[in-house]
Amino acid sequence: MDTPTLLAQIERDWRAARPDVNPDPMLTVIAVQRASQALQTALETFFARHDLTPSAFDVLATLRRSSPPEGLTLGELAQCMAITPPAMTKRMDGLERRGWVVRCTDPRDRRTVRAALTPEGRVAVDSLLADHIAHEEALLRTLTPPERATLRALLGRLPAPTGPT
Amino acid sequence: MDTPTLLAQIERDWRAARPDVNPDPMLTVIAVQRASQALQTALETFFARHDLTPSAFDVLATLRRSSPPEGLTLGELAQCMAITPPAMTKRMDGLERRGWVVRCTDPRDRRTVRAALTPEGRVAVDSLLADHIAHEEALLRTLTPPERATLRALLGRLPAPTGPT
DNA sequence: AGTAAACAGTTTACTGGTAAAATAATCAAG
DNA sequence: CTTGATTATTTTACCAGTAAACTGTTTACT
Repeated sequence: MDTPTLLAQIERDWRAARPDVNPDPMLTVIAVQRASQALQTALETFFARHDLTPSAFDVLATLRRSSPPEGLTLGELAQCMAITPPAMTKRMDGLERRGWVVRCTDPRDRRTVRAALTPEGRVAVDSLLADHIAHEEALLRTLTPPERATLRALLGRLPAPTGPT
Repeated sequence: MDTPTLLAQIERDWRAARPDVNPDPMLTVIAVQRASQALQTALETFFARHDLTPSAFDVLATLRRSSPPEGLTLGELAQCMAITPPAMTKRMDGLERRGWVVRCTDPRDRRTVRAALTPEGRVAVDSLLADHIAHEEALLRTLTPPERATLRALLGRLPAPTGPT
């Protein structure tokens, strides 16, 4: 069901059942969550065609764009994509098995583990990147560039994810 | 980390690493996802104080506001909150164990199961509703009412979740 | 009527996340 | 040095979701 239609129905239902409450904040929260879920599903479908998940691509893309040639520590990666360290360990396990990423121990601090793209991993990101962006572009095609900027600005003023740190 | 700051950094990183790609769609998608995640986390924290989860409250609230006194079928509920039928079965199991909801078999079609709030369930929603709305209101306090309307309108033009139906 | 197809809900097996405890390495204070 | 606190990652146990298979019920076609 269409999100505006759903929101209108929820609003009507609340006004009938509890006219004393103001459903406005609920509607806004639901709108954000539904948009996010729809985007997530679309990304899953897209990446599944390339035998990947959005999470896995997220790791590869983060490593691809982050400048330091020595790689990022697992903690930095986890914080950057707002997941807990154990989840990062699992993501790395999968990516390492597929040969796209390697764990390197830092000789200066042997507690930390650095992740780096392998050449194959780099090729994998680079060959998907243009298609991925085109796909996201298609998902957003109903919004003009200034509308997207407005959307980002409004969303940016909502609370940010609180890192598990 | 602040979402606008994060987006700015991601944009800078991509422009340095792959100046040929336009990171704009990625930034917009990330903004939606981060806002949704932050809201979800805040709701989890809020409901945990009342020994509930957002999912459980979602079921209770949906039943509370939906007019038909005979209740909704599990399929309708699942579709309404965009989860699969097995997930709905599990949610119901927990809520039924806690006495907030009952399953009723429809005598006209014995395949369907209708869910209905118990009096205790109704009290639970009603006593939490005002606090919940106030909490969401606080989460959105940085946006004025017209800004919220703009946000909802823009999000409403993005793809809607594709039901598993 | 009788049988095949479709439907609603549940069971099972699996996935990807979290929280808490365990492991291993570094740092700071005597 | 050596001890105790802190940090980074992993291991373990668990939870909530999905997809696919299963059960029982209804519907539609001869």
